[in-house]
This record gives sequence, structure tokens and C-alpha cells, in this order.
Amino acid sequence: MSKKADMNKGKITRERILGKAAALFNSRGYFGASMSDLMEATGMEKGGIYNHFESKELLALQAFDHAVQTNLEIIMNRVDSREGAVNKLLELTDAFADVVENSPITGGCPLLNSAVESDDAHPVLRERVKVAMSELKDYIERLIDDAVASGEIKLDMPSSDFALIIISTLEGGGMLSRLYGDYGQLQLICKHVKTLVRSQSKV
Amino acid sequence: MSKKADMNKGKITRERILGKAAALFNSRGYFGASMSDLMEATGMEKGGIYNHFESKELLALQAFDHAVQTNLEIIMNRVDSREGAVNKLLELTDAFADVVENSPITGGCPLLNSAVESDDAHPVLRERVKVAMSELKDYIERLIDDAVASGEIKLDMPSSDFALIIISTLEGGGMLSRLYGDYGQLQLICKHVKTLVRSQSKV
Amino acid sequence: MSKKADMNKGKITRERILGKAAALFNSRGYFGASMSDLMEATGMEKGGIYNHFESKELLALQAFDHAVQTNLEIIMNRVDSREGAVNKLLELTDAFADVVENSPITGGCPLLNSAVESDDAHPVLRERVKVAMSELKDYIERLIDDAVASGEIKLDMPSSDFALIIISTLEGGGMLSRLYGDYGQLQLICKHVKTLVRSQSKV
Amino acid sequence: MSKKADMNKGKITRERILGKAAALFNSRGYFGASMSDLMEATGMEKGGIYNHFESKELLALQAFDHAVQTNLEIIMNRVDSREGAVNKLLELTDAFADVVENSPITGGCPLLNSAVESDDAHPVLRERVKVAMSELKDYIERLIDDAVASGEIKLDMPSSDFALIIISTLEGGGMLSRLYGDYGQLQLICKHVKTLVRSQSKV
DNA sequence: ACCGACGGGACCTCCCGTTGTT
DNA sequence: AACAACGGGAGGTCCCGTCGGT
Repeated sequence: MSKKADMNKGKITRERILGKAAALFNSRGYFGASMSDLMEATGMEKGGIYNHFESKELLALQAFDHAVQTNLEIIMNRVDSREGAVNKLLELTDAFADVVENSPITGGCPLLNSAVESDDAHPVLRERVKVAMSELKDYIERLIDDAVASGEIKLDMPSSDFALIIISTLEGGGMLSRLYGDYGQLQLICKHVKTLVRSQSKV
Repeated sequence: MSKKADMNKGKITRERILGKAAALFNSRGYFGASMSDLMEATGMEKGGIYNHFESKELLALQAFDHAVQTNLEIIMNRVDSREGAVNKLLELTDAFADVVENSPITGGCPLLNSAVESDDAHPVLRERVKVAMSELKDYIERLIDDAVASGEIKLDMPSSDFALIIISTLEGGGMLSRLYGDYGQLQLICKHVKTLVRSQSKV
Repeated sequence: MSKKADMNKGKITRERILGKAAALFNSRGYFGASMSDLMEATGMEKGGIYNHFESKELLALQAFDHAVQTNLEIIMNRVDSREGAVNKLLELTDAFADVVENSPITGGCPLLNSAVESDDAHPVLRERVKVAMSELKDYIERLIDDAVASGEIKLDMPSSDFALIIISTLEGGGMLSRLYGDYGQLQLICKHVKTLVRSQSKV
Repeated sequence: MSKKADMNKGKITRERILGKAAALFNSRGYFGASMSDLMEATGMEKGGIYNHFESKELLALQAFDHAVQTNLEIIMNRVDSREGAVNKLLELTDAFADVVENSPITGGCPLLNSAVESDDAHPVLRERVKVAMSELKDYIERLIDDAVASGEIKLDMPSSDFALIIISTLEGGGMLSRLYGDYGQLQLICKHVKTLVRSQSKV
């Protein structure tokens, strides 16, 4: 058997569990998803899963990180493929909407889902979400700053505020889109956000 | 003792349970809150609670309705106290933000919370949320229509779309506000929404 | 149905569980006995048992107290039935041996069993055992003091030391008796202890 | 590398496991100690341990033998270093007490610990304990017989009975000493046993 | 000889819901 | 209408043991 496959067997299984867990927790929530659900999703026995993670909580935390990272990478890759700071912002908007519906991490935006579930019920997860959310916000902020620096747009508010507005709108739109099962609502919100961005552009 | 008092005793207890359950489920979620939690919150024994509600699920559904109605009434009362369609919209914005933080239904916006938890995990609740959300949207839409009819604002989009944008932005802002425990973020979003409304004004 | 029976139903069940648990833990140890074993012994379901005790640990602690109290009462009753301080001491010796073999709390002396199991593995139980053991020791000490005060015996050591010697010898004998399944060994030890007591007698 | 070293590697590892297991089972009991505990104690993985022992049970049995043998050797070495049968008995008493506290096999006397845990819960181990206990008893009995034969002491009971008394008292003292974490209690018992021995001495 | 991954089951706990009694 | 007692089962965790690979 190949050396590489053997060396990585544990790691691979671990990643496989994390992938399934990320989608499961994202869809059904931390309390709504059981380890038995995860057994079914992975096809593994409990013993096998617990060999890789010491508790449901720790597994869920890492699954959250995995989910966020997966989605962020997709978004960032698309953003990076664009030229021009404003274009990058517009692409981010579309990419965000797309990820909510089409990410391998099913169940919508992990940031939103985990923020809502954790705020009163799971302080540890909540801290994790805060960090990840701030990461996203900082990323958007930098894109905005770049656009300002290049003279493409001119803000009448701190870039930090504008980033917050963008996130709020998109997350709210994602929630509605998934509630109604109607992607059109998110696309509409998306269009609105892009209008917001463009309206900051210099004449 | 008076007959009337007796007839109401059940109702009163029922309302008391609903109030506690609404806050409980809103804070910890349907799966995160247990009947034991509710026993503790109400000070009643299990038998007493189940005397009024057939199951946890039915109780949760009614608690959700109770939560939404409570918040909507607060908002509508404040909106009604204002004159002028645009003023009503601006008041709705502030009222919404206020309710997220200060409602007797603790835990943030029930529409957001239940939408996020139910979308993949609880179809029955999800339908309930859809109905309630549409009620809110219709209400806002009517306010917008009034403002258009009175000539206070002029829309370059269907009022239904604008209502969606308002809801999305506010719900997203409420999520961020609660995640960070920083009401300032919601106020900022609030200001942005009010700017959106005003920017639709003529002249 | 009788009023009295109803009023005490919970208490009665609780006592029944405690009785079975006391014998079970005493025989198989805290770690060796499972809640499933207790289900079988009581004929109750887990839910029913956990309605009366919040955890295995708390149940075990109360079962230990129950076991000790049961045995101590048997011994003290027999001791009380005797006249004369030395006679009381001799009766205590016989009663102790008898209890090791014939108590409703099967499995030998709970003090010995729990002391041995808890010393390195269960600090909370260990404290409980210390208290109970000291109670027994104080009781014996008082009997000895009485015998000295009445002039029946004369000690060349503190009564506290003599009490310790009596307990050590009897507990050690109880262990051997149960290990070999040979009550004769305990009777022999018993005779020895009684000789020790008598040898302290004047003249 | 030398062939001999290789041949011994297995044996050495095996002994290392046995040493750790002996202390572990002696401290926490057969049911209270897990293979995971042993993995931690030995720094080995499960597979490594199971390579040397078929099952937890067989390992525990051999660990018990190892523990008894280790302690007996310590005691016998000290006894052998003395001249005179009575002196040997006195030394045995001190050595026994010392071993309870300072043996590499932590957790007190393995005979007592295993006797108490096994009597109702583990028949196989119980038989092992019986054999080991009888070995100790026979050893003491022989020392007594020697003392009688040499005319140093004169018994008014069978030497077998006296051996039983000595063991009972010391084991009971060891239990108390460890329960209270007070070695002084065992020393007191020790003194008492030595007094017993000396009181059998001829004028 | 030793490790790492995994299975399958038992453990304690807690859950939701029912029943009988007051 | 409310409580107290209980059932039955699912939940997360951890256990012991096996097996393939190095």
C-alpha cells in the first residue's frame, strides 16, 4: 500500500468527519444535531469518531472553523480573480450570496447560523463566531479601504461602518432567502448592496 | 370565589407559561431548551405544564406566535403614535432595533432566531415563521405604499423590494448587535436604514 | 386508597432504592456496580431512579450512609440490651461480627469496603467514610471509658488507642472471613478481641 | 545490536507494564482503573499493551501477583536480615507497616485491596487473593513455629490462629492508616502487635 | 514489538411524555 | 388544575478489544 495513503489515513478520516460535521451542525444547529446523526452521515461508529475528537463540543468548534474557512476561501478566491477594488467588492457580494446557497457546507451562512444559536446558549462558540465575523469584516474593510485609496469610491462614513452595513444586509438577505427557499430574494438584496457600493463611487 | 375568576385561572396560567416559554425558546432555541428548563422558569411541575399544552412542539409553536405578536404589538404601537408615512417608517426602524434589545421576549428577534434554526431542522416551525415574516413584510410594505401614495417618497423599485431590503438590513444588524453584545452596531445599521428611507424622499 | 400510603409513596420508593443500592454498592463497589445493576435490583427504570437521586455519586453517598446507619443501629441495639460496660463491649464485638455476615446490607462491613475503595479513587466518599468511622470509634471509646469509670477495667493506654485496636482487629478479621468464606475465622478473631477486653479487667 | 538485548526487550517492557498496572489497579481497583489509565501511566498505546496481555482481566491478575510478590520480597528480605525467631516476627510487623506506606506498589496492601474488591464481584481474582493470603499466613505461621520450637515464646493457641490474629490486626490497621492518611495509627497498631508477640514470650 | 484507527457496546444522564392522585 | 412518580428511550462519553501496517 502506498506510503502516503498510510501516513495520512487518520488525517483524511478526520477531515472527512469535519466536512460532514460542518454541514450537519450548520444545517441542524449544535443542539439539533446529535452524534448519532453524525454517525449516520459519516458511516462511522461512535468509537471511531471519538478517536479523533474528544467531545461533541470540541468537534463542533472545529467544524465551525472548517465551515467558515471553506466558505471564506471560496469567496476570497473569487474576489482575488477580479481586478479593481470596486470590482472586488461587487464580486464579494455575488460570491457571498452564491456561497449561502451552493457551498459544500450546506445550511446557509455558518456565521449567521452560529451567531444566532450561540449568543445566549453557547458562550464558547460565540467567541469563535466573533473572531470569524471580525475576520470577514476586516477583509471587507480592507477592500473598501483599497477602493478609497485608489480613488474609485469616496465614503461619507468610516470604512468600518460601511463594512458592517454590507455584512448586515447580506446576512439578513441570506436568512430570508433560506427561510422562503427563494434565492431570488437574496439576489435582490445582492443587487441592492452592489448599488450601495456603486453609489459611493465618484462621479 | 367568583366564577369568573375561576374561569380565567387556566388562561392566566397558560399565558404565564407562554411568556416564559417564548423567552426561553427564543434565547436557547427549540432544541437547546428543555421542558426542564421551562419547569424551572415557570416554577411549575411537568404535569402542570402538560395540562395546558399537548407537547413540546405545540407549546413551542404557540410560544413563537406569542413572541412575534408581543414584539409586533410594541412596534406597531410606536408606529401608530407617529404622524406621516415617512415618520412611521423611521419610527418602525427605531422600534425594531429597540425591541431586539429590550423586549420582554429576551434573546433577540424571534423571526430571525426561529428562521435560522428551523430552515433545515423544523419544517413545521419554518412555515410558522414564513407566515409571521410575511406579516411583518406586508406591514412595512403598506407603510411604504402609504408614503408613496402621499407623495412623501418616490421609489425606483417595487415597495415589496424595499420592504425586503429594510428587513434584511435590520435583521442582519440585530444579529451583529447581539453577537458582539454591542447595541451601537445596531444603532448604526438603524441610522443607515433611516438614511435609505429618507434618500427615497422627493426633492 | 389510604391517605398515609399516598403521602409516603415517594419516600417509600426512595428508601427501597436506597436499601437495594446500599447492598449493591457494598457488594460490588462504587465502580463495579452500575445503574443498570440497580435497575435490575429495584425493578425500576432509570428514569424512575433518577427521579429520586440526581447522580450515581450522590445516590452512592446516601446509600453508604444508609448502610452504615443500618448496621450501627443493629449493633447499638444489641449493645444497649446488655448491662455492664464490659458486657457491652463484649456484645459489641459479637454484634460486629454478626453484622458482617448477616446484615441486610450484604457484602461485608461498609466501612471497610468503602474505605478501601475510596482512599485513592473517590475523595468525596472517603470523607464520608472518615466521619462514619470516627463515629464508630467514638462510640467504642465511650464504652471503654464507661468501663474504666465503673472500675471494671483498667487501661495501660488511652481509651482511644484501645478503640483503634479493637476496630482494626475486627475489620481485618471481617476481611479474612469474607475472603475465605469462612465465618470461623471471624469468630476466632472475635474471641481474641474479647480476650483483649477481658485482659484489661482488674485482677 | 546484541541478540540478547533483543530477546529481553519484550520481557522488559512487559515488566514495566506490570509495575505500572500493579500500582494502578492497587490504587483505583480493578473496576476503577481503565486501560486508558494504564496507557497514560505507561506511555504506551493500546496495541502495545495488548501485545503482552490478552485482556484486562489477565493483565490485572498478573499485576496482582506482581504486587504481592514485590511486597512479600521486601518484607522477607527484612525478616531474613534478623536473627532470632521473635526478632523476625517483630521485624515482619514493622516491615508490613512500612510496605503499606512506602512500597513501590502504591495504594496500600494489595491483599486487603483485592480481597475487599473481589469477594463479591470477581471470583477469579478472589481465588488468586486466597492463595496469596495463605502464602503470607503460612510464612508467618512458620516464623511462629520457629519461635515456639526455639523456646522463645509459648503459645496458648495454635500457631495458625496467632498468625490469623496478626494478619487481621495489621490489615485492619493498614486500612485505618490509609483512610485517615495518618501513618501514626498504623504504628500504634504495629506496637500493639509487637506487644502481642512479646506477651507470648516465656517469663 | 509497537502504533493508530476503528468497531460495537455499556455507561451515566437527561429527555419528553403519561398516569394516578389530590 | 396542579403535582409527584415513573417509564422508556436517546443523548454524549468512554470502555475494552481487534486488526492492519511498520
